[in-house]
Amino acid sequence: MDERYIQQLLQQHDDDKKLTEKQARILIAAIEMFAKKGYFATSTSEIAKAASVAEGTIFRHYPSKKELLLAIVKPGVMKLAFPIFASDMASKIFDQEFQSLDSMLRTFIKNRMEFVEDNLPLVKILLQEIAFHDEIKEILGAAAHTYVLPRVKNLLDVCRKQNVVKDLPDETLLRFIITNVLGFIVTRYLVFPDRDWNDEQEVENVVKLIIDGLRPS
Amino acid sequence: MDERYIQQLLQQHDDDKKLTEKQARILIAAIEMFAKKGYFATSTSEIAKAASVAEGTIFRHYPSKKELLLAIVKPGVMKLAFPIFASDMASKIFDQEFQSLDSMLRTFIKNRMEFVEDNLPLVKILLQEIAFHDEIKEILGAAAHTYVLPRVKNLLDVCRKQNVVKDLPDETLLRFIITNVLGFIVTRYLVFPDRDWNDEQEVENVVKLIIDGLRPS
Amino acid sequence: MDERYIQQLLQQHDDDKKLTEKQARILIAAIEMFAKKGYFATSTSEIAKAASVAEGTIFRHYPSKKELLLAIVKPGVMKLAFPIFASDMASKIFDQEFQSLDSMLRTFIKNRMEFVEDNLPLVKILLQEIAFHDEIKEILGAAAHTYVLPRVKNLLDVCRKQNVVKDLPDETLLRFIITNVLGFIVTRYLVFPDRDWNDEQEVENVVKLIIDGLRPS
Amino acid sequence: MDERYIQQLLQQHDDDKKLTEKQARILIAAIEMFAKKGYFATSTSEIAKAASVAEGTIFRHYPSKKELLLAIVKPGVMKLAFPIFASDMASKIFDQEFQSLDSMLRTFIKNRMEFVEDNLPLVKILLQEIAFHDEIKEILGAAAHTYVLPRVKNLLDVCRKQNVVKDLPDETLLRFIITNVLGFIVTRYLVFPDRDWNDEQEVENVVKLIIDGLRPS
DNA sequence: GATGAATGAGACTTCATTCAT
DNA sequence: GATGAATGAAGTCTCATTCAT
Repeated sequence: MDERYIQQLLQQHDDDKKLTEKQARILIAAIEMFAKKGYFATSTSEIAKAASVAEGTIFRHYPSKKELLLAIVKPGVMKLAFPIFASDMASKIFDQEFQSLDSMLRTFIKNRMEFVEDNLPLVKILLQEIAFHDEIKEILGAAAHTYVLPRVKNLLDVCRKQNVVKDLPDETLLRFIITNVLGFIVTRYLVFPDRDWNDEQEVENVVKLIIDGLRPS
Repeated sequence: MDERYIQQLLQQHDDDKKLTEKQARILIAAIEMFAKKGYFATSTSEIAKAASVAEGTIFRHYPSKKELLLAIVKPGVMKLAFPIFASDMASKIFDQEFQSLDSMLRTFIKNRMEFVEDNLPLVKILLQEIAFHDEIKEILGAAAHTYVLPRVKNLLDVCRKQNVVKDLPDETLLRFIITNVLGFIVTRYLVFPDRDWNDEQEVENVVKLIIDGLRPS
Repeated sequence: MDERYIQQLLQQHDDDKKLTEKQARILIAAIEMFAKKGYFATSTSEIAKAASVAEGTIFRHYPSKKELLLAIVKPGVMKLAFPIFASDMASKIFDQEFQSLDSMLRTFIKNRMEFVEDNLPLVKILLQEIAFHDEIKEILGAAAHTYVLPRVKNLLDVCRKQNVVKDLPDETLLRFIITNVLGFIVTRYLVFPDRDWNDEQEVENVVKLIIDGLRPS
Repeated sequence: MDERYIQQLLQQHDDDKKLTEKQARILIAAIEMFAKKGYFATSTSEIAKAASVAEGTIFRHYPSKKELLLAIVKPGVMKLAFPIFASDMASKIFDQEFQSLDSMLRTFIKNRMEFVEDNLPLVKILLQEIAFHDEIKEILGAAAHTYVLPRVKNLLDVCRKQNVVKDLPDETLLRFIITNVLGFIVTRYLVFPDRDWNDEQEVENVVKLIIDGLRPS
C-alpha cells in the first residue's frame, strides 16, 4: 500500500495545501500504527521514529495527536463516502437507470472491495476508533447525510417503481444493504483475511442473498 | 442497568467464588467506564473513585487493569454465546425441530435483543475492545467454536432438508444471518438508540428480509 | 538447614519468650527470602505466603518489617560473635594457653566454617544488609566490643610473649587475621560455593599463610 | 569528590558519546544517593530532585532505574579493573620484572588507595549492590577474567621462579593477596574512615604481612 | 522548518501497615 | 490469636507537548 498511498496523499494535497514529504511520511506512519495498535496505544514518539522525523516535527504540522488522527480520518471518510456515487462509479451505476439492481450491487460491492483493499489501514482505523471520538462520528455522519443518503433514497425510489424491493422504509432497506455489504467486507478483510476466498463466487452469493431478501414476496 | 446487574453479578458468583460487595462495585464501575470511554481512556484511579474504593483495592482483586477487563469480558462472552442455545431458549428453538425457521429467527432475535438491553455496556465493551486485545478475540473465538458453530451447523442441515435455505456453504449462510441480526441490533441499540423504534414491526421486517434472502430462488 | 534451624529457634526462645510455631515459620521464611533477594526486594506478603500465615500475623508478632529483620539479626549476631570464645570452643582454645597458635587458628576456622555452613542465609543477610541498616552496625559493633575484642587482645598478648606474632598494633594484627579468615570463608561459601573445594587442605593453606604472615621476620 | 568527578565524567564521555551536563548531574546525584542509601532505598524522584531535573528527564537518558545503576557501574568497574595493570602503573610494575615483590605490592596498594579515595561512592555501590544484581556480578567477573587474572597469573609465575612465594595454587595465592589488600582498604575507607590513620606506616605493615605470608617457609 | 532535550502530569502498580471480624 | 480485605502513599515509568537552538 505504502508507495501508492504516499503518492496519492502527496498529489491530493499538492492541489491545495502543499503536503510536504515529511508531512506525508508522518501521515503514513500514523496510519500504519493507528491501524495496527490503535490510537491510544500508539505514542507520538513511535510515530516520529517510524516516520524518521523528530518528535517536535509532528507537532509543527499537527497541533495535537488528535488533530493528526483527524487529518487521517477526514480525507479518508471523503474517499470512502464520496466516490460511492461519484466519478467513474457514478456513471456506471446511477446514470444508467435501466441497469438491473443486481448488476448495480455487484459493481458497488466490487468497487468498495477494491477501495478497502487499497485502504485497509484506513478502514481499520475508522472501525476501531469511531466509538471513541465524537469528531469521527460527526464526520462520518455528515458524509453519509450529504453524499450518500440523498442518492440512495433516489435509487430506492427507482427500485420501488421497478418492483424489485419490498415496501419497507428507506432506513430498513438501506440498513439491510449496508449491513450485508459491510458484513461481507469486514469478514473478508478483517475477521478472516487469511482464508482462501473465492471472491468472484462470494460476491455472487452476497448479491443473490441481498436481491432475494429485498424482492417483494 | 446498574442495580439489576450488580445483583446478577453478586448472585452469579455467590455460588462459587464469593464476590464481595466492593469487588462488585469495582466491576460495575469498570464496566460503565470502559463502555463509555474505552479501556485505554479509562484510568484505574477513575474506576477507583467511581467505585468508592482505594486504588489499591482494585489490584488486590484484579492483578492488573487488563485482568480487570478480562474479568468483565470472560463471563460476558459466556453469557452472550452460551445461552444462545441453552436453557429456556434451547427448548424454544432447537428441540422443536418442527418449528418454522422464521419463528425460530424471531425468537432468537428477540432473545438477543433482551440480552443486549440488559447488557448494553458489556456489548459496547466487546465491540469496542475486540480489535485491541487478542485475549478477547480468543475468548470469543473459543466460545463461538464450542457453543455456537456446532449447533448452528446442525440447524442449517435441518433447514436444508426442509428446503428453506439456499444451497450455499455454511459459512456464507451463517455470515448472512449473523450479519443481519447484528446489523439490526447494533443500529438499534448503538448507532441510533434514541430514534423512535417500533421494535415489533422492525423485528418482523428483519426476519422477513433474512428468510427471503435465505430461501432458494 | 530448615528443619534443624527451626528446632533451634524454637528451643532457644522457649527458654525466655515462648516463640510460637507460627512465629518460627515467619522467621524461617523471612531468613530464607531476605538472604535470597535482600531485605528491600522481599515483601511482607511474600514472607507471609512462604510462611503460610496471613499478612496481618506478621505484624502481630513484629511491629514492623524492620523489627522482623532485627529479630533475625540480633540473635544471629550473638550466635556469630559469642560462641567464638565461649562454650566448647573456649575450652579448646583459650583455656589451653600452651596450645600453639596454628592449632588454635585451625580450630577457630573450622569452627566458624561449621557455623557458616549451618547458618549460610543468616551470614548472607548480615553481609548484604549491614551497609543499609545502622541498627545492624550497632549490634555487630557492640558484640565485637563486648565479646570478641577483649579476649582477642588477651590472646594477642599471650602470643606476643611467645614471640609468634610481629610487633604491630592489635588493630593491625586483628584485621589481618579476620580479613584472611573472612576472605577465605566468603570465597568458599559465597563467591564460589560450587567449586570443588578440598576443605582440609585449604584450611591448612590459610593457616600457614596467616601464621607465616604474623611471625616476626 | 563531586567537582572533580563530574569533570572526569564529562571529559571521559565527551570523546565518544557527548554526555550532556544534565545527564552528568543525574549520574552524580545517583552515585551519591546509591552510595549513601542503597539502590533500593533511593527513589528516582529523589535523584531527580538532587540533580535538579524533572523525573522524566532521567528516563529520557536511562531507560530504567536499573540501567542508570549499570551506567554507573559499568565504566566504574572498568576504571577499577583495567588500570590495575595498564597505563602508568603497568610500566611501574609488570614491565620491570626485576622489581622486588614488596615494592610492587606497595605501588599497587597505594595506587588502588588513590583510586578508592577518588571513587569512594562508586566502590561503596559496588560492594553494597553486587549481592543483588547479577548484571554487576557478570560485569565484575568478566573484567576480572579478561584484564586481571591473566596478568596476575603471569606475575605469580615470575614470583615462583624468584622463589618469593609458597608453592600453592594460583587461586589460593591470589585470594590471599586480594583479601588482604581489600581487607585493609575496606577497613581504612569504609569501616573506620574517621580513625587517625598513618597510611604510610599502615601500608608498610600490610605489605610486610603479605610478603611474609607468601614467602616459602 | 526541524530538532530533540526537557518537562510534569498522570498512568499502573506495589507494599507496609491497619483493623473489623 | 489470627485473618485478609482495605488502604493510600509512594514507586517506576510513559507520554503529549513545549521551546531553545
